[in-house]
Amino acid sequence: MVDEPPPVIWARLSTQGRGPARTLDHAAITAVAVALADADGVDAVSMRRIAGRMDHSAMALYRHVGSKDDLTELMYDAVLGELDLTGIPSGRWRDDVARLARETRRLHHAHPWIARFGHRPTLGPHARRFSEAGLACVDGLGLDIDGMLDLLSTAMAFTRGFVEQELGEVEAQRRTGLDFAAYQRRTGPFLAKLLDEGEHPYLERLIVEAEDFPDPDVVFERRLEMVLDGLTARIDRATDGTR
Amino acid sequence: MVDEPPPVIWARLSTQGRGPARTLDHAAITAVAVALADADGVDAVSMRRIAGRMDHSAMALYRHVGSKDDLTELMYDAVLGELDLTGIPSGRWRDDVARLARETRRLHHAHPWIARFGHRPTLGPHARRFSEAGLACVDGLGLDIDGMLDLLSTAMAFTRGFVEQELGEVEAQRRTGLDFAAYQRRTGPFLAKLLDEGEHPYLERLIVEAEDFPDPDVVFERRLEMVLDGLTARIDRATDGTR
DNA sequence: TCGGGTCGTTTACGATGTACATTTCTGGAC
DNA sequence: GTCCAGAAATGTACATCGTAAACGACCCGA
Repeated sequence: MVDEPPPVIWARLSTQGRGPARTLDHAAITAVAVALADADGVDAVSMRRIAGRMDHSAMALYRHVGSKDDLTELMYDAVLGELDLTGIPSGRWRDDVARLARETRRLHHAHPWIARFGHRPTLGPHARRFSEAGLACVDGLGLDIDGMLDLLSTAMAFTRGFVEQELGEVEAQRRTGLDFAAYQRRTGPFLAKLLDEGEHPYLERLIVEAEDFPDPDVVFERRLEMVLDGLTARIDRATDGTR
Repeated sequence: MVDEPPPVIWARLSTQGRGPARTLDHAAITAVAVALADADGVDAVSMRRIAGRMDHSAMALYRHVGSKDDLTELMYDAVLGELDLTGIPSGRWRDDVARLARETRRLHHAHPWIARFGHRPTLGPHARRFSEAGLACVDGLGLDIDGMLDLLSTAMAFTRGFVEQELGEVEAQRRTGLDFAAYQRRTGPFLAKLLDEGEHPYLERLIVEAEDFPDPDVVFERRLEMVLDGLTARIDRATDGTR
């Protein structure tokens, strides 16, 4: 009587039954989609284009992925598989969390489109592997599961936010075809006018006093250390309380 | 000889000159676009739909905004204008930064589409106001401008990342038309199977031990405190060095 | 007064996601 | 060995998208 809820994509990955031998599968489709997104940006990922690369019709894909939304979830999880988690957890939580953060950042740089989807936390195999590894890193520190989640999620939230700001630049560059120099040429006159008006003291200090081309890796490490210090404080507080 | 660089949108906001009296302007267009995005999601924002609401043709908008990309930048800055920055800076940096974080989060909840654009830092008036206020909060703590930027950017990166995770759920709900309960119904059987296999100890602990419906505001505050502790450590280190 | 620039419209093009109907193939039941 | 339910893939079609191009209506400064 009541509609069966359509199962989540991960429970629906098809298997061979009756019918013609399949010439497509979700993994291959996902791989092509990822390659397309990497090469030409997320807007270049269209069902027709994916199908074209695989010498199939667009509609053939729907036999395997359900919808484009499903496909993005598959793409996201596929790419999580590239995370290198060997040797995690090591027993040194701070090193581990830092490594997870660096790996996450590296992944976003390799696939700048990752953050462009709004997802529920996916239940894909690689996402699960990541969660398990992450929580293992912050286990045994005297925190309950909510506390552990606080540590991990805070570090990851910082990382996501940092990376997103970084990638705003990169993505805009690709989208508009304007590199940073061209952007500065475009921006320059307006910026000069703003500074002339003298209403933006901090903007002025940023231009005059700030380091000109800071190494983004160094900046990331420096700020990550701050966040990790915050986590340390939390752990200390929890352990003091029970000591 | 060489092409003039087309000026940045903020330098191009048109003023009345020769020609028919204008019946449109960028502010009105932006307002309608924001309203549309709020009501029906960012995918509902199309030039035709905006124009329709204003009883104009789609192409009329292009007299005022140049491109849809420009429009998103206008939308973003417009919405930044809703930030309440009264009384900032107060002289208590920690309170101020916390308030900026809360305000930012509030803004993202009011306009869940904000993070879906990848932007360069915009030069719009409200973005400038926000930067100035933010940096003012962390001035006078004995840090140079790069250090100040570290404090502010770290707190904001955390906030963005946190909010984005929160909103993944909300946006997916709107996009798919499935509320959380329906999602759980869909997910449930698969999740049960996973737990049965016993390969996901932490996933299991999350379900069994973690607080069931944590208040997101409380979680945010708790994690924000951790980040602010990290900033404090950084400030202390800087001041110790010079003392 | 009138020419040139501004505002808005109309028409058009090549995309997009995907619903629907159709054809082509095959594994398992008899 | 035969046959057919059902799966795989295709082709066609529709509504919608961003925006280029050509055009007429308007109005200010010369």
